[in-house]
Amino acid sequence: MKSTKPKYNQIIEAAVKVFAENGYHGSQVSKIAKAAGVADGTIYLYFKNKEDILITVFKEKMGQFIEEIALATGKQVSAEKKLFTLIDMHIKQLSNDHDLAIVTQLELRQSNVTLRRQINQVLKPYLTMIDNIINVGIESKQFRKDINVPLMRQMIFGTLDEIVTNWVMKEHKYDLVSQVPQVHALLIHGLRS
Amino acid sequence: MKSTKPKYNQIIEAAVKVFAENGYHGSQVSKIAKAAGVADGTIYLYFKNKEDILITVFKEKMGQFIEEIALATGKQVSAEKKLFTLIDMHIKQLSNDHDLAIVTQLELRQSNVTLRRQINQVLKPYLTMIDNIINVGIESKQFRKDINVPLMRQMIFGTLDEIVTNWVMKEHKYDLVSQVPQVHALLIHGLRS
Amino acid sequence: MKSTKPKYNQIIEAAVKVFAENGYHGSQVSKIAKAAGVADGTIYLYFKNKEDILITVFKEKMGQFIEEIALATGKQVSAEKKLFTLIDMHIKQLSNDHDLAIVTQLELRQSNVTLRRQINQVLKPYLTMIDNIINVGIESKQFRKDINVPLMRQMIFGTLDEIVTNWVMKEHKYDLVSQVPQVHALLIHGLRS
Amino acid sequence: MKSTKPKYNQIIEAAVKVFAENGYHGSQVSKIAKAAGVADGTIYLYFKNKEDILITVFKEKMGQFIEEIALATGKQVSAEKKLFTLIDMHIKQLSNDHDLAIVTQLELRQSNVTLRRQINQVLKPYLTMIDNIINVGIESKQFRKDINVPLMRQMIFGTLDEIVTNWVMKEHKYDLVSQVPQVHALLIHGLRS
DNA sequence: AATGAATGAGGCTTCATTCAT
DNA sequence: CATGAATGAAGCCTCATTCAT
Repeated sequence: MKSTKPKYNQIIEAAVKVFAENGYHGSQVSKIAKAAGVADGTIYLYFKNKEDILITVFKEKMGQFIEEIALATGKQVSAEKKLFTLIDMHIKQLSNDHDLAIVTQLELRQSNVTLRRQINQVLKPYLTMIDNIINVGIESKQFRKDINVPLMRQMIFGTLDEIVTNWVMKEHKYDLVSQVPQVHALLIHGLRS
Repeated sequence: MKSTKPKYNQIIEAAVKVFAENGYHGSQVSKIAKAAGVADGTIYLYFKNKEDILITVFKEKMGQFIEEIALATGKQVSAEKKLFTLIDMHIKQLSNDHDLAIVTQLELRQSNVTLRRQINQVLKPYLTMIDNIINVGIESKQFRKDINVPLMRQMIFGTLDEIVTNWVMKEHKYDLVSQVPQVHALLIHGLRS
Repeated sequence: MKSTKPKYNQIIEAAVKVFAENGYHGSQVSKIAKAAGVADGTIYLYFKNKEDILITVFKEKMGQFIEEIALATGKQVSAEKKLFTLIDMHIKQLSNDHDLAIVTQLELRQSNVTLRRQINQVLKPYLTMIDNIINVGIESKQFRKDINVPLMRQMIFGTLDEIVTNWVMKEHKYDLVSQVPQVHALLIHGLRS
Repeated sequence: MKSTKPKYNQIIEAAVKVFAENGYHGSQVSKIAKAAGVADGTIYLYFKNKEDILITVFKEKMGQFIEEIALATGKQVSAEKKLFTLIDMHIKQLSNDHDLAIVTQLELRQSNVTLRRQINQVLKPYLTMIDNIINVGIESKQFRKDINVPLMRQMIFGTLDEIVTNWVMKEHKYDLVSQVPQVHALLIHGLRS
């Protein structure tokens, strides 16, 4: 059996690279086609339009991203450790794939509201995962019982997102992974001395 | 009151509105000109190009935004109260100006990296302000002394940013201001029960 | 019954239908292939190109159309009756096959001059048949002897063509066949009271 | 006062020429622009899209065409003379403007049904004019009283249309105007000797 | 004979920017 | 200062046709 849908995968991989290097609006379809080694028209055998490429790239890549984190956090029992694992994996995965990080943190936002809504759909399982961890923590009394879960989730996700975006904007010049324990500590203990 | 450069201000105000309603890429220069009641060409007497409109809008509006927060936090002595005031003002100001919130949280991101760097320049004083509050807290021993300041700042800003973005994406359907105390509590105490 | 070249006939029949429903420019080769239940490439085993499908469809269908009329008029002796039969058959055949009527009256004209010349070739025997009827009428003194035959033929054909086109444009909303005697009368007697 | 809308008229004139030479589908917008001596984009300051050029050309030119005929037939009193004038003017005007004739008889038909409906709207006043002439003839008893007016109109228009189309297809190789009296005679007296 | 995935040329249209008035 | 008509580069997408299997 041949590797399934070879052109499809070629296009996906090329798109991540091209989007990362040029941004969404700077990534002409012809440029993606060239990078994928296919004809322009071939793109449209697999994707409805240019926007569809971006959203599909995101779905495929983000699906794996979330899957990995779900798997790893599932192995932990305590909410604190689950949270640590989530932070760790979130940062490690994006640290290891600069192109993907650029796409998720920068290029993906260069899109209209409609597209952003679709992106939010893809992110939903991830956000639900965070909610679940918080709830586990509350039930096990590791976390305060009066926590507003959506707010807390926004804090966790917003913090991770901002940290990775900063790192991408600084062109990956420093090491992110070593900051994981501190991020975890801040989220757990807060600022108060 | 400045009546100087009336057209300039007309354009700025029109641009905020048009960007908020149509997004950056949906805001043709001619649309902004029409909304401002000037000719297309007039725009170019005041702005270098379309990008320049966006960055200028952001500078003007964000300048005021930051100024207000600086003023208010300056009146507080304790770091905790300064932080509370910052959160409060950040959320209140964007709550009160939906158009501005849409521009800062959504449309501004629909831009290339170069533009985003300029935006970061504008944001810098704000981020420094947050850093200063954290440092005051550390010095006064209200905050833990082993805190990584940039990280903490990313957490605070990232949290606020995510919270406001969520609210904008949900089309301002719920009240943000009432959540200020909880946000403050989370940042101060963290998750730990 | 021919079972030879079954695919060929499938394609012809599918093409009439697809052309009638979508027009020439709205009938992609792939759409015809799908309607015919064959692969896109198969079309090119039987037809040189897309234009060739149209002209072939027309030749096949128009051939039958003309053949039927030739047969029926041949059975009549007097020029007037021949003419009546021709009008009758022309209108009846197109009345009975809406798809064909749409193709001949509308879609076929959506083509370039080269194609139209080929169409004229196919029509030639029909026009000659009209000429012959007129000549018979002149010789038998049923028709005026000073008639300009080509002109008269253009009048007869133009009248029929316009009548059918009008009926197609009105989406076949009224009955054509009942008008046959009046059309015949007009052509025979003219306007003069 | 400058000649009004000079570019608009340049485009209209260029379009007639280009359509006549290349057909609708062979007339790229860029080709029309070049022929008009304007930039491609300028076309879109005056026309919604390519189809709009065709329909506008037709409206402008056909409007004049009909106006001229209306004026001339209005000067005649008897129905027969009105009809003669209509035939005469119809054929003379198209005889004198080969490009226009090509556009009306050939290129205009290379369009979809929607467009053709618009064309019919433009033609409507002309068809009404023919109806009126027939009715005048019936009332004055010059024409038979049992005539089906729409049918007669289709005969008149269909005949003229076919005659002009044939002449265009034969590349204007013979003289049309001299046939006017014969056409008129045929329509008035019919075939019967 | 049949397939259908792949090709790639080609065209309509948009819109930021300019410049003569 | 202000205008707004004009520009023209640039890009997404379609679809007739091919060819390896």
